Amino acid sequence: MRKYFDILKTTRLFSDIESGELETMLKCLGAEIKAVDRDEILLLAGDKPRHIGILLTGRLNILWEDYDGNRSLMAAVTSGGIFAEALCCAGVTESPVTVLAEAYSTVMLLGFSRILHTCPSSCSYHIKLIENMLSILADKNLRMQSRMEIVGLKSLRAKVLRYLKSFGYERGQNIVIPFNREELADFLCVDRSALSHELARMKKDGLIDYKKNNFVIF
Amino acid sequence: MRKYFDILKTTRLFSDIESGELETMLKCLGAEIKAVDRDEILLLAGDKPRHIGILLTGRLNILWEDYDGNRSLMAAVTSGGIFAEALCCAGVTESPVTVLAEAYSTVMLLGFSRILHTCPSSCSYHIKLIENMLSILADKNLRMQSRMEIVGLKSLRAKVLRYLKSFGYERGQNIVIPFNREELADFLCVDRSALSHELARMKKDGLIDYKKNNFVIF
DNA sequence: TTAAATCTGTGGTTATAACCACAGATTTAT
DNA sequence: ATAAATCTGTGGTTATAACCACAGATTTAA
Repeated sequence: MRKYFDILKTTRLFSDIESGELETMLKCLGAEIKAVDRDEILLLAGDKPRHIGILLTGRLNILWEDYDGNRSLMAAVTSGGIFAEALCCAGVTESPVTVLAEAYSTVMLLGFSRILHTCPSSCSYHIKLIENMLSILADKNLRMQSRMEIVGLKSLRAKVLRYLKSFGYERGQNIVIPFNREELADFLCVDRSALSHELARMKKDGLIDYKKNNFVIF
Repeated sequence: MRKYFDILKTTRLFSDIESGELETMLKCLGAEIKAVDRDEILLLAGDKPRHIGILLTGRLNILWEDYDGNRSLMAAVTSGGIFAEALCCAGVTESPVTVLAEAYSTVMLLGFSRILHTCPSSCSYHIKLIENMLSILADKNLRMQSRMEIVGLKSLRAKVLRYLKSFGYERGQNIVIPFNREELADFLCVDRSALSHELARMKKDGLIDYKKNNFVIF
């Protein structure tokens, strides 16, 4: 268990919790490590989510279960990532998503009720844990809100502009975006080549300049 | 204060908390009532959110502050609604939104730290309060996720279809949607008349039938 | 009950984004 | 260093959604 401490310390759920405390805490929480092979299912759509998971090594995919049975990729989880937390906190009884291992992975599973209800020995960091959980959910909320604000715009140009402005920089300042073209297109929910077309047009119109991931608004 | 109990009991933040407990609880939380006139500001974009608010009477607008200074309506809060909770829980120091009274309103303000940190007298329902808060945030998360899943689709037809299927009914079953055309268009982030056009086409193509808010998928 | 206001559907036009195919650029692997 | 793989831009076509204007339907108010 202790060999995963480095990863766990980078997890937002355990932020501001000292490594010394971590060990006792994990015992309190009844944390268990689970290893899964590629293509193994960690949570099946329709089942009740019973654990909040933290990915230690490997890679997971969150798949959206279509009402016709088709699955589509919703998100990917990488090392240090947390999953099923919203489902647990919302008390969902039938998961709308399937969590599938894309590669051999190790995860840490935490019972939700143990996180929420102070443990008998009432470790002092328990309140911090709950605070972190609130912070994770609230943060995701704000991020999605902001993305919806962008994706909801009617034109591709408006989406790009708003996205760039969301960095809050001054005009003329260099913006380094964390996406390549394909990823940006996915984020904006538009076609990749349509995005490239529009970017070229915006450059021609003197609205922006860019090269690779570096953008400038005029 | 007590005259607002009926509204407070309908609030998700206080669900499963008995009215008897409510009074002591509100005292613990240092709840204060505030009345504002139309067009008064409850939270200004750029300011640090200090309280979680519950709207008792009246109506509030959440306005998105554009990076160019323009404000656009993001959401409306109606009686019993909660606001600024995600901002507080995420520890945001500069609110990206302004909360404005659309009419004379009364709100209850709760200090965030008091919600999170168990009060000295550690009232037994405190844990329930935190649980409710987690549930509110997690629920909003899932709802937004699901909406993003719909809005992100490339064609209007796909959006409508997915939206209708999200009700999870069998084909042929009657679906009563909670929106009129304009609201549905807003939800799907499309033009109202374009939506009407597409609905007509889908009916012609034998995919769906509808009349007012009643829809059927074939 | 009539008038006013709101909602919904529809025709028509135009702008725009999706889609396809491909080539040059860039990165990664060997 | 070369080949392979991936990423990005671009031309061209087509489907589609935005947009405008308006009329009939429906709801609300007086």
